[in-house]
Amino acid sequence: MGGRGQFRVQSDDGWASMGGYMAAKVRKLDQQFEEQKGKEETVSSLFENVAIHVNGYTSPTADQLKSLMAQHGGRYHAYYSSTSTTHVIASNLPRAKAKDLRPNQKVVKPEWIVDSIKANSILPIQPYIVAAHGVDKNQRTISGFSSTSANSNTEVDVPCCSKDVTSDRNSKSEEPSLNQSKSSGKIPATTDNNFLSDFYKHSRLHFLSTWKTELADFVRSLVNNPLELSGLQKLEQLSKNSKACSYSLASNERCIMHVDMDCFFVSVGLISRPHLIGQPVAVTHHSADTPSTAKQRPGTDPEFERNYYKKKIKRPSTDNEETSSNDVSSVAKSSTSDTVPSFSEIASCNYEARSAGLKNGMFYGKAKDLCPDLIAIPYDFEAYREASRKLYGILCSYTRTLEAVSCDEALLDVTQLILQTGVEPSTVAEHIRQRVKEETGCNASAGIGPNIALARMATRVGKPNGQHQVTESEAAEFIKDHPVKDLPGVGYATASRLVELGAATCGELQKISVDVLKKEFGNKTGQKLYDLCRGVDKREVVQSKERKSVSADVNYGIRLTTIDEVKTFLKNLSAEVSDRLNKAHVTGKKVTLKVMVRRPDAPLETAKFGGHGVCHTMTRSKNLDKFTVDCDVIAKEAISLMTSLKVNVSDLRGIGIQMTQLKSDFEIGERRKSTMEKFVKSRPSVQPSTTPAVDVESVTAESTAQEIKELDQSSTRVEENKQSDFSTSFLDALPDDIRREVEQDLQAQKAALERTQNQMTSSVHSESASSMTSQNTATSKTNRSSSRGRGRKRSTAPKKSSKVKKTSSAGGSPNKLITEMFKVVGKSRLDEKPVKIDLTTSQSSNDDVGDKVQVTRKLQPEFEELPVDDRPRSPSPPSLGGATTTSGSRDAVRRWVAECAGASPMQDDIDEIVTFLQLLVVESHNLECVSLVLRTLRRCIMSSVSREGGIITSWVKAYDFIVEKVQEEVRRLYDDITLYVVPIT
DNA sequence: ATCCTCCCCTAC
DNA sequence: TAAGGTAGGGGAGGAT
Ligand SMILES: Nc1ccn([C@H]2C[C@H](O)[C@@H](COP(=O)(O)OP(=O)(O)OP(=O)(O)O)O2)c(=O)n1
Ligand SMILES: [Mg+2]
Ligand SMILES: [Mg+2]
Repeated sequence: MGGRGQFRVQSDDGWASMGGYMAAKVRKLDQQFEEQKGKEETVSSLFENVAIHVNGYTSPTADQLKSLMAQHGGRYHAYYSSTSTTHVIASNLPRAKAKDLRPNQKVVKPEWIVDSIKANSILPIQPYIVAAHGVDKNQRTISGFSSTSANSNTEVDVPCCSKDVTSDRNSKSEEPSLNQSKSSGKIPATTDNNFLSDFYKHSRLHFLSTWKTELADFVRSLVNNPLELSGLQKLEQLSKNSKACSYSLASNERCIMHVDMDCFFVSVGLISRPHLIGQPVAVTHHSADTPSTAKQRPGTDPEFERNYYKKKIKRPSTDNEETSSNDVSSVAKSSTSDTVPSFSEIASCNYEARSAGLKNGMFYGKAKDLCPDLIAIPYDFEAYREASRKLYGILCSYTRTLEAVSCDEALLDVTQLILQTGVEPSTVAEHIRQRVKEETGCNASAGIGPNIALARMATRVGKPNGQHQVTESEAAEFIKDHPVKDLPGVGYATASRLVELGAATCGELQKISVDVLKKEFGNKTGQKLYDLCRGVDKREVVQSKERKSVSADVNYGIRLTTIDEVKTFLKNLSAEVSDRLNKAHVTGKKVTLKVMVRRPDAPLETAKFGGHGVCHTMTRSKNLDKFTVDCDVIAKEAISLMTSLKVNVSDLRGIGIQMTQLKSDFEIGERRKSTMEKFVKSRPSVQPSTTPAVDVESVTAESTAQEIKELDQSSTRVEENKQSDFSTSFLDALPDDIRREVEQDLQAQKAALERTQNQMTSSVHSESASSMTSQNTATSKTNRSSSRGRGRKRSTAPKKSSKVKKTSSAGGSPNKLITEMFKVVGKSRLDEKPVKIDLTTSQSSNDDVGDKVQVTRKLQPEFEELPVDDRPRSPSPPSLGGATTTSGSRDAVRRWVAECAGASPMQDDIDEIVTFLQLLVVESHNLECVSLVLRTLRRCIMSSVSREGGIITSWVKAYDFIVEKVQEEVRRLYDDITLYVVPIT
């Protein structure tokens, strides 16, 4: 709990959650489309000889016109055909679309269709001819659509940055050399040898994650451990001595207990600071003796990042406004014109602090504003780990059916324990809490329920330092008034969608049928929601299964300037992953690289010191020939993947490497060398009665070599991982003056890019797969288990696998090979002139072009001139294949490629896509959608177009053509900025 | 139907 | 200053 804000962090742009919200709206629209289609019946043959193609915004919308054509015997061309389309329907005719039409193409306003139907005859087109550049501002959208989108965008309010602040921030003139200020470095050099360990040493989320993994391993190792359960034994004694112990459960009733430490980090921290008990305290990296505000760093734009928080909280939610922990909408009282509140996060705050509105994950600056008396204390990770170890030692002495939820939290299935002892569940909880208090000095709270969900919700009621039980019979009443967000597994996006459906509380959610929920959320999720809101949860308490992935990410402090630095960083990160694979005793076969890239419209300097700021992410992965733990192999792939992404180095803000398709190093059935040693081995014994009955030493494992068979073929794929959904065009959502500044910033960025010429480039990159012909063999295991050092130090250490080594250095040293990959950097851009695409761009998931446009327009001054009773109308958005949404247009692209994959693409179709995308750029300013459509197109081409003959070549050409055409418009509109686009191989 | 890939979402 | 990691559940949609 309290976890509301913490993952605002990851999406400080607010898009991730916007995604679900937007998606909900899109679904609604799609539904309306469907209904409309269902009603289509031919009522006349009025347009027998007419074939229309709708371009741009129209009223009625393209889909509605499509229906009308169907009803009146006409044809509707999703794609413009210069030979068979008789009429192009459009409300205006910007240069962008006019130039792609055949000469003398009739372009008429949509009213021509409507009026002709009214008159039941085809009217002359003259009065409806659209003049080039004529823009009809009096468009009206049709019923359902405008209301839907109009309602929805009221949540997206204008972020009213104060002009003076923003302009100061963005003013480049004040900061003569942005690049220098960046690399010279207040931010520690990303390439320092100790960067990774320094970062992880301080990252609470890293610890949280690794501890959970270790604890899950530990718990798993207990399953077959037939040692005594001291806690259980004590309860049995209790039950013998007391006749009152006859608690029973219904035949199939379970008894689940959830135990969670109170404000864990703070509680542990206060053990050594008893004088602070009773005062509001928070754990943060922000030094306690420095002010909660810092001097504004030049080049940053706190408002820019804060605006995302604003958007987030504008969306409907069952939460109070307060729950957005990092809503910084109210200007910090303590900040003055040249200071900004600290962006350091609070990992945990105690209940005294929470009464002032503080939440875990909140920024310290904001917290200090809410609670001026707040006392900051530093992290003490060793102490947390120690407390965690004690907690789990206690828990596992009661039952082996426990599930590690986190370092301060676990689920216990105490059904058997209750049945055996007859002890009241609440008594068990009291015992456990008491022992936790004794051993750790910290308070734990507990929840008891007939299932996991109710137990967890009960815990929240019990907190702090308490417990609560919800019985089967109380469940319905207990859950009724809870906001849906309180249901475990229902987060921000899901809650928003539910609220859209009218279900803010569980009681309201109960009124929605399973069928509707399943349709809306999918089968499993729909059923889960249906059950959860009734207090039903069938999940069992289980120890986690085999790990499916091992990864290392750093999305903080990444400020690189040269390709060598990137290369070095990737090697270091690969070594980290290699280490983790070794520790997990697995080998991996698929490498995935994830990068966060500064969005072109985000300031070069992030508001949060070292933060990733407003970014989009890209991932690209490659299936290796064989399983590996070799850091050189991983690094080589990572570099190769990075190269293929052509990322502008200075815009990198986050990098991650993930290994999947794991295979255990151990033979089946062999006991793993669990990390329990770390948790239990050194656990100090207390009294016999309170000592967890786990014999650590008995749970050891021998490494066993495993043959690795090479079966899979190497393959590369691209993941378009939308880290965030964003429903409004960034630029458009801003007031004009601020947008101009942003555009200036774009220019500056472009200029910087030209200066540095530091893109990764793929021009020299050659697939490494061919060199990977040998296999890991049994020898690899031995090497692996002995190679405790970093893999990258291999030059001085035994090779993990001589065969791997041999292959990776086949053409010289690995380093040399890597170096060669980057040899041409710097000039490649000029060489590859036709494609000026440097990067993929936007992420967004703006899944509803029309709505976005509408939101956009709402924020534009000119629309303030509309009549008062007229809400801003949504002009018909650009459409592709009749689709007006991002997902719809991507679908259209998919269909197109799928249909035509057997042959070369037709120019008409290509033009259609070009027109659509250009309109998105020129009219909607929806670069996110453009980017997504291009990504889809690229991926479809790569995956489904036949590789035989020249067909693939023509598709690649088509892609490049489309990209170039789009870039033309982007450059025109954004002063020579080039849209980042994933290059086609 | 079921599996696979590429995502989104959630939790601490 | 600040340390925004990481793994799993599952849905959409295509392949089999
Ligand atoms: N955004 C967050 C949330 C949690 N944590 C860490 C610090 C917490 O102390 C610990 C446990 O998380 P909980 O959700 O259990 O929160 P607390 O234990 O702090 O408070 P409580 O459980 O009493 O609500 O995880 C964190 O670093 N960042
Ligand atoms: Mg807790
Ligand atoms: Mg917890």
